Amino acid sequence: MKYSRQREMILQTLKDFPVHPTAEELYQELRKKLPRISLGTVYRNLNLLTELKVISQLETSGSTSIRYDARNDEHCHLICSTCGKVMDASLDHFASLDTIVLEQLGFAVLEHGIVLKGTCQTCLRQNETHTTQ
Amino acid sequence: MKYSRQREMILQTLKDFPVHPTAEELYQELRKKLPRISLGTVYRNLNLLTELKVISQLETSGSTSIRYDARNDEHCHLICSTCGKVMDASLDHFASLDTIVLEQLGFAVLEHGIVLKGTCQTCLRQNETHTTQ
DNA sequence: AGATTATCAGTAATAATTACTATTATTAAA
DNA sequence: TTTAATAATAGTAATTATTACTGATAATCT
Repeated sequence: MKYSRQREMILQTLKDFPVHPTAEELYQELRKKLPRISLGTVYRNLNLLTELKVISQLETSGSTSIRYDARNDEHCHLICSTCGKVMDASLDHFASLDTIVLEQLGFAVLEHGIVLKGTCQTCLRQNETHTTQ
Repeated sequence: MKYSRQREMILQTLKDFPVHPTAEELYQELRKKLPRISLGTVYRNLNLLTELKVISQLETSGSTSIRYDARNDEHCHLICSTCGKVMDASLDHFASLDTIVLEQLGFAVLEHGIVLKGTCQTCLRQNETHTTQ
C-alpha cells in the first residue's frame, strides 16, 4: 500500500469534520484544499480505510447514505432529536451489556452498533428554562 | 387514508417474512400473490407505514439498502457473524441503559437503535463441538 | 534514473429510491 | 345504486448513492 496525499487528506478532513459526514459532504470539503480530487477517490479510500479498521461506518436507520466516523475504537452515538447533533459516547458505560446478552440470550457479542436518539443536555436545559418561565 | 389490498398484503407479507427484508426482497415475494404490484407501491407503503409507526426500519451500518421490520415496539437486533441470522431481542434486558446514559452523560434517551454483532447460541455450540473433537 | 505498480481523475455503469402521470379502486354522498 | 371526489395504483422516468473502468500520474524499489 502506497502513500497518497489524497488519502492522507481524506483521513485528516474526516477527523476534523464537526459531524460524521457522508462521502459527498467530505468530498465538498476536500475540494477546497484539493480542487481536482474525484468523488471516486473519496469512496475508494473511505472503503479502504474502513476495511483496515482505521475508520468506521455509522449505523444509520432510514438514511440512504453512509456516514463515516474517524474513530475506530468502539463507541456509541447519541443523536439529539431537537438540535440534530451527533455525540460520541464510550462503550464503557455499557460494560454490563455483553454479559447480560450472553447470560440471558446465549449470544456472544463481538461488535456493537448502538445509536440512541433523545434529548441532549443542552436542549434539556433550554427546555427546563422555557417551561419554568 | 383509504384501504388498499396492496397495502394490506405488503404489511402481511412483511410480518410473515422469516428475515427482515429489503423493499426489493419483499417485492419479489409479493409478486407471487399480486403479479401486477409495482416496486414503487411497495416503497410508498413501506414509507407510509414507517411514518405511521406501524413498522420500522433497521439500523444497518454499511449496507446500502434499507431493511424493514414488522415489529413496531422497540427491540434490538442480534446479527450472527457466522450464519448471518438476524434475531430480535427485547429491550427489557437493557433497562438500566437509559438510566446510565442520563446520569453519566446527561442525555435523555427516547429511541434505541441497537444492533449487536457476534455469535449466536447455535453457532457457539457447533464451535465448541468442533474444537473439542 | 528507470522499472514497477498502486493510486488517481474523469467518466460510465449500476443499484436503491423517489417522483411523475394517466388509470383504477375506494369511499362517501346524492 | 349511480355519481362525484380523491386516494392509491402500475408503469415509467428521474434522481441519488455507490461502484467499476481506463488511461495517466506518482510513489516506491532496485
